[in-house]
Amino acid sequence: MQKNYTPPQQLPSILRSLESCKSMEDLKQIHSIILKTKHFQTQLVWTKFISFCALSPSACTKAKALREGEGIHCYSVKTGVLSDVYVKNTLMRLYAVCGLCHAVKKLFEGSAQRDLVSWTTLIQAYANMDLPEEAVRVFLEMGETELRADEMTMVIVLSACSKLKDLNLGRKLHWYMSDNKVNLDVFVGNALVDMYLKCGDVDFACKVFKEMPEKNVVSWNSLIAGLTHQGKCKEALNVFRRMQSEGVKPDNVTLVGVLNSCANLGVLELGEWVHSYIGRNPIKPDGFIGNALVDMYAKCGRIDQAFEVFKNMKKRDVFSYTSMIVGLAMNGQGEKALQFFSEMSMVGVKPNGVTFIGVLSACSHVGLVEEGKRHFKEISSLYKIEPQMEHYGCMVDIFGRAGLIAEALEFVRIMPIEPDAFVWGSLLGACKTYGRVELAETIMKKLIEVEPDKDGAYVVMSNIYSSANRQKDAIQIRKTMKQRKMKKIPGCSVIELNGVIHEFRRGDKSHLRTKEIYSMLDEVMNRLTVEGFMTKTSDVSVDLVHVEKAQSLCQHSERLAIAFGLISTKSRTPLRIIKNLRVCSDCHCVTKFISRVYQREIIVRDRNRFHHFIDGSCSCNDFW
DNA sequence: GTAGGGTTAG
Repeated sequence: MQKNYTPPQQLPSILRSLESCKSMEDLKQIHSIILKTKHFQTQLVWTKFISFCALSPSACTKAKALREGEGIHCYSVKTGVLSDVYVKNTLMRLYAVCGLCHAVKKLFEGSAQRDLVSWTTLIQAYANMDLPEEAVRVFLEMGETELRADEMTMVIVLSACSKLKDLNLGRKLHWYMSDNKVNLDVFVGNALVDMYLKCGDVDFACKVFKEMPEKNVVSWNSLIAGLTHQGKCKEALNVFRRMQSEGVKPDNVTLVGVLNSCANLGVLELGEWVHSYIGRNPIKPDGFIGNALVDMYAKCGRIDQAFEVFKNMKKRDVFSYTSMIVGLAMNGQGEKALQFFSEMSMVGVKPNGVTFIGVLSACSHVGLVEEGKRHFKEISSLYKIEPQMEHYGCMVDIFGRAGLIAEALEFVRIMPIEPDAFVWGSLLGACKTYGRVELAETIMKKLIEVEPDKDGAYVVMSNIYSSANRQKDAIQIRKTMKQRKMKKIPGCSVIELNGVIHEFRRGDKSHLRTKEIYSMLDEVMNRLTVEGFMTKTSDVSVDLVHVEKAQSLCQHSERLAIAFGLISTKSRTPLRIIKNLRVCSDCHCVTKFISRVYQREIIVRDRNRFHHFIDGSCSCNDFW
């Protein structure tokens, strides 16, 4: 190595050439100049040169960089330049960027001198190739040497740990950091917040976030996206509001996180605000943002707006199409969903597993049995995707809803994976729709086996007994639930008014306008009687009105939300309700009634799909 | 003066 050989005034010229290098030709030329000019052949120049090959996607593709790198590699071996740790680490980096873990490992293992950067580069190579276990293994191996990780190493190891979702490991890494005096700089802090969230420790993530001495937009993004991912969408939106009030400017990543939370919660107003914010700021509604907008509108029941964004996007990928397909399916527009699916194949966008969940649920909602069967077959035969539990569940649903109970049972019998609660639940639902009480009893037992501590099976079974006029059995089931202290998933409905999210639980009395809400409900039920609505509904038990009055203290959450919507908005304003469970048939009836008598469009998103109630009927055609 | 860093979708 000829470190101090170069006359200092000549050295910057080649470095300047490197910086202004714009094409592969330039790079090759520079390479040959270096090879011809002995005094250029220094550690610094080689390091810069290789680094340039590795890191400049404008100048060359990975494959070209790789070829160049291999040339340098041979040359370095011949001349002995490779014995220099800087050159070697940079070459390792080049291979890492090209995804060649094996080459990185080989260089690393053949190296007599390994510093922290060598270890970190190897760890990074594994982490980037989606081999987080290997990355962590190498990190632990480094612990057996005298080297200790610094901030940069920790960031990479923490992000590998996030991928593994291993909270125990994450905690150990955190301890390692305090033992080895790794600073909580903004990168490390962000990686820690992300790690705790992905590993499911929301409280600790918030604690780290709070204690970070320096924050940037990525810190906020990590928290918002992480909370959204953990299903803490309301919290995520609160963090966004705090971010706004602290004057931190959101970027694309922030807005994608916010839109996802809006989609999950079904809060259209804030979603629309984000859309207008994008319009007012230099953010293109494309890629991640475009897809998140499509998804938000679709999940908020505005499929028209979803399509508007979709068609204006420059590039539509599998995410854009899948959002539309899933959205259309949820909104009961199964045929259109299938049209999007065929368009997608025509323009050459390859579907994935989630796309097929959308396709099959579209078939299920519309009752297209043969289409569903054909698409299910194609998942593996044509698209080489292994069907997952959700796909089997959809098929059972398709058969069950169409009343093909025998087919559904046979499908479950021969499916290659053990059926889960969703599959048994679908079957149980079918038994309810088609009055198969005895079969329901068998299936309920299966459902309880796979989901012993949830109430779903009991609730449906008790409803099945009720509809079959077996009140005694229904009451018995309710008793059993009480005895076994079943975990009940509380029904919860949300309505957004002027940007404020109002949440109602069953029988909720915590709202500021509770009195008005309940008197509105009374009025609704009285009008129901007067209009004789009950006589028009065959699927609801005869003394619905009587029972409702008796149970006036424990109203279902969506009725509270609707009543609140009626008293808080101008006449004819559509009401949008999001419910965490499925709508029960009683509430479905009552909502149809309200939509007619009060002339309100009511859009309810339940756990599975949308119900658009207009003038006494529902878009699901009472089939859900 | 040289090499290694965090967040985003269905």
